[in-house]
Amino acid sequence: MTGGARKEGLSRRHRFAGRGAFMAALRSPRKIRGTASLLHILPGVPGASRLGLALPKRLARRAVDRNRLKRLAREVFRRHEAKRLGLDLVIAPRQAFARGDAAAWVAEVGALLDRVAAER
RNA sequence: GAAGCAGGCCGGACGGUCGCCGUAUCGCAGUUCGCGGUGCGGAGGAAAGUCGGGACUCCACAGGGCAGCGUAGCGGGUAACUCCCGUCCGCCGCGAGGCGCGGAUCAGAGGAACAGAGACGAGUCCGUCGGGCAACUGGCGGGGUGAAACGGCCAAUCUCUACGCGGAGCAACACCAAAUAGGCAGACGACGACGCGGCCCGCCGAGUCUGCGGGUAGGUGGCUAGAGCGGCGCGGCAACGCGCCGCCCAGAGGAAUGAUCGUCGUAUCGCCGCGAGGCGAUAACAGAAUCCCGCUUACAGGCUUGCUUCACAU
Repeated sequence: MTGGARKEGLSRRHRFAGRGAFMAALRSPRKIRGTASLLHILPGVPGASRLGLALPKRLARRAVDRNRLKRLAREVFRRHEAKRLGLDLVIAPRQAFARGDAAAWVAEVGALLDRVAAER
């Protein structure tokens, strides 16, 4: 981490490497409850937060839909200040989003990240 | 022109901005990890269901048989198949065409609704001729039932025949390898226990150090040049094969291929306009996971080839 990373970038270090760290974040006692999902928080590597999604097949049957939710969440995250807080974040939706209702999902993710940033 | 049959193909295009993955190269760091710039590449016809077949790994394995499972006109194609092609037969359609688990009753077992006197065992409901006192019995003929009535049917019931088939799967498999706990070997080892035990000596010993092997997290390989794609030629009715030339075409790994804007298109719907047209909204099924060949299923809309029937015209 010698050089400065691009401002809106989201490279590999913002993802989870391996199952271990991901499960640890899921078991973390710190969480924020949104309208339709839960955000697990665990202190991680300083300077670079990591974002993951716990999305069971039950909530999004088709692989296309799961990919879409993940990409939209990542898109919100890479432009958000929470990216630099050095936290391991895992979003776990609790209910299915209607097909094509991308706006509601984007708003949900944005609201959760805003609250994370505000707590600091 | 109308209705239809059988195929083939496409499945928005181009360009900015912000990002992601791989790779080559340059710079920073310079042992690596890494960061940044630039170039190039980056989902599908089904990537899907995981149904059939193979390649590839590991395990098992003398040979043969039995059992089990699969396939089933005939011939061909293929690495192989339950796939594909050709053809015969049967059924359906005026036709182009479509559909078909289409081997065998020589051996054995089993089965047949309803109707019918009687249904796989053999016999006798009716008529008639004969024998007999009669019960009964022998011959001949016929009606009716039904898919079928001493003569067959079903093998999509077992069976028989011929041929094929070991098991598990890339989370296979190979390698590197923290921390923690435990294992093995060696060394040291307290004024510790045991040997009559005070010294020497032997032995046990918590612990310390060193080495070794198994193995988890994690990492690397497998992992993308292939039964590959595109031309042309030759052989073949065809599936397909052979030869020559050209091309390199995703390799992620809690899993990249995204977001947004503009221009131009296509279809449908709504509104405006006499009209040419204009404005707005929506856009199918669906996302690689070791790789291939098939099959099946889903799909907005569009392009195209050959053929059939009917109608019209010449």
